[in-house]
Amino acid sequence: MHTLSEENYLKCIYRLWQDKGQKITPTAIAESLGNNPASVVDMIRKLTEKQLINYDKKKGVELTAQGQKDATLIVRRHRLWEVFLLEKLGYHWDEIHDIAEEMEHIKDATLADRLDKFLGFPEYDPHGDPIPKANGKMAKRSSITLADLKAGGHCRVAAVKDTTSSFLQYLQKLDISIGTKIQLIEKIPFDGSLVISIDGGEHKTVSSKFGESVLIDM
Amino acid sequence: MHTLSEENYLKCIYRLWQDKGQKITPTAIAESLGNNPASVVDMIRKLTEKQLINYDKKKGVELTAQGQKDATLIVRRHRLWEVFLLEKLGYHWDEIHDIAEEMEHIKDATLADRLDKFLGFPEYDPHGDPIPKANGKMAKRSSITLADLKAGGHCRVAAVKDTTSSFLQYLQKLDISIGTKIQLIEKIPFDGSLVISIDGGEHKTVSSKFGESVLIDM
DNA sequence: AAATAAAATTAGTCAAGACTAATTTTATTT
DNA sequence: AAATAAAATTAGTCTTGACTAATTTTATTT
Ligand SMILES: [Mn+2]
Ligand SMILES: [Mn+2]
Ligand SMILES: [Mn+2]
Ligand SMILES: [Mn+2]
Repeated sequence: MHTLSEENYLKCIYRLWQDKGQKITPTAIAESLGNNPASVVDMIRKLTEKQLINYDKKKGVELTAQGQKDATLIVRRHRLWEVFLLEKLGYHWDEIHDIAEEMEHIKDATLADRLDKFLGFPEYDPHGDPIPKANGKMAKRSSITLADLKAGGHCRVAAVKDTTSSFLQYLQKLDISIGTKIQLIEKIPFDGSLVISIDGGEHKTVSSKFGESVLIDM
Repeated sequence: MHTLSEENYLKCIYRLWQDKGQKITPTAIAESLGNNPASVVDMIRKLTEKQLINYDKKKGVELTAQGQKDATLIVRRHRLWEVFLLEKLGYHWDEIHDIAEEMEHIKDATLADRLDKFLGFPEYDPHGDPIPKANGKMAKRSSITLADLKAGGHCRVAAVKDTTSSFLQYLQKLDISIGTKIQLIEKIPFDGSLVISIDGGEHKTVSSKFGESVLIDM
């Protein structure tokens, strides 16, 4: 099996691969994990040895079939524990990510499946991300963000791209959660700021960075 | 905070201290953890640095007030997770120990207390061991074993001293669980084997090692 | 095409936590 | 009291996963 670090790298690579269809470079991984690129190069070597990834200067890092499978199961565990922490233990959605970051590494053959059953086979985690099934299959997450919407357009918040508590607390303050309806009133050309109406309420302005962190359905 | 290894050592020392009132030596710790005595000496140094234990050649290893407190909270987490795994996820009592061994290290200020509440503030874990309260207080565990009983005596299984699955599965096969009533029919002088009657059933013979692993109330 | 900047890699270091082998200290026998 | 055995400790090594500093490779400007 994999070490805690290997699992965190795997999951990170998986996320970068899902997010953007872009080339995954050592620097991108380093940035995402807050590690030094030199350390990443070491781990790339190790994961390549283990046949979980392939690395090619041109193509960047790619997950092998096995790597994808393993990464998916880590994500499954992470999201299931998040549901547990929120629904059963009463945590708020801005507190659960870091705890799940530890719990996802608990190793037992049947744990995830039992937890899944106990939770009633949830489809989505509290941040709107789809939970992979035991067989690895999962619903596809929306890839359009609030920032992609045209002025005047209506949408529904599908998920959040950022799980830091600073972002989630800001959302809470704005009364936005998964499912909230938002209309994009206007895009400010100068800096991409967005004027929005939350659930038909008064106009409010948010940054482009904010808009890019909110995934939507139309 | 403490590392995973430090926590495992702390808990081990705590258990040795509870079990026997005896002197806790490096060799005893090494044996209990399956580590080399040399490694134990290293860790004794580190835990002493951190003021969690005191070590004196004469007195052996002793927990400081802080060490006791910290150890108790690890035990609390371990036992609460065991209850969760058995009651909520449907594991059997011989499967939960090793998983809880990992879960006890999840770090979050309010996790144990929320879990405790979610489980309905259980008093005992599935092996009959008392669960420390948030303030560190806990019921005292029985210290008499089946092997201490006099021939003819009656008792009730209070807890098990050994949590290996080989022992627990043996108990299950014998139809013994927490609360089961046992009568000690006879002690074989030759090797200390015990002839017992489980819940008034037919006579069965078990080893002295077995008897020493079953904690009883009278 | 050169110059410059950025990214990737190598080489060497460090801490944690384990180990083995050798040595010293303490306890037990004779 | 000496001899022997057991326990504790020291010294040195290894692996993992991080780091910094130096170097090489690749990309971007001028
Ligand atoms: Mn993690
Ligand atoms: Mn999530
Ligand atoms: Mn443990
Ligand atoms: Mn237990």
